[in-house]
Amino acid sequence: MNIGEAAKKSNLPIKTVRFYSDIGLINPKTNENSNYRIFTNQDIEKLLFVGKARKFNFSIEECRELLSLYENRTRSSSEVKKLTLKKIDEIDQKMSELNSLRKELSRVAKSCSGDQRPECPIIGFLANKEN
Amino acid sequence: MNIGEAAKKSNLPIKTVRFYSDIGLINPKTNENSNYRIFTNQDIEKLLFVGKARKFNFSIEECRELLSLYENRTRSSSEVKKLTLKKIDEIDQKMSELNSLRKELSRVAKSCSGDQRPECPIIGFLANKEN
DNA sequence: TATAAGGTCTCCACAAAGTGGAGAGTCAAG
DNA sequence: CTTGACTCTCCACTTTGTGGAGACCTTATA
Repeated sequence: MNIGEAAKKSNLPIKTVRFYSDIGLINPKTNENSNYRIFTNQDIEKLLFVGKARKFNFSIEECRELLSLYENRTRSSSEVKKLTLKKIDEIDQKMSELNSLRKELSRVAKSCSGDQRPECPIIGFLANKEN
Repeated sequence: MNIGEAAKKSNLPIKTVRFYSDIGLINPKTNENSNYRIFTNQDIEKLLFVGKARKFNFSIEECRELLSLYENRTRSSSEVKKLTLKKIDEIDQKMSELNSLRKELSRVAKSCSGDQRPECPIIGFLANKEN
């Protein structure tokens, strides 16, 4: 099938499918006459796989890795699990960063009256070299 | 002072200081002879301000806005508060996304034995079109 | 058969927020 | 006068696509 249909079936924008093909995440054949990419059902499966992995915060390079694990019928499940646990770790890290950020921001926001006067503790906080 | 000293005093890499100067976040004078940037203590204060705001997840454009509020002695504190609350909202959004991501990932990770066998529910999950 | 519409191609530019390097100019010390 | 440290500008690269231009292909209709 052509790229339009492939995009539809994989729920991805055409541009994205083309991009994934450019970077070799998938390797559709090429019609030598028209130079059109030709996608198989397997390609669609891979696109769906990548689309989902991307939604779950796996980077393109991780998708590439997962994809090769996906295709490798002899790989051990521990390899996949390792990647997943790493991802969970990253999420935890990010969340704790965001948490302390949020705490600090809401602390200064609370101390700011938010009225017409120019005094603003938030600005004071941001301007403070310490901490 | 020159850019090296400015970078040291503001705890920013030289390249970053130059970048901030390029995009007009700060506007150091220029020595007409040497073409070197000349930084004042005020510039350092702004750099520290921006450095901190960036750490707190404000984008460059938001920093630009905050900076103009910072310099404007007649602005109302409500403008600053508004930006800050918006930022808190964004953080909340991001956190809830990460939360559901984490839940799902740890669910599939838990169901994976992570041993030498090739069967892997994580791969199965990612390959599943539904959900 | 000619042409119009729609699909696809490649290539270029842009997004954010810098980072790294090349090659050239400047400054202070020995 | 030369060496070394500093700074300058300009370009490329990162990540994950998105948007557009101009050209080419395919299919349907007149």
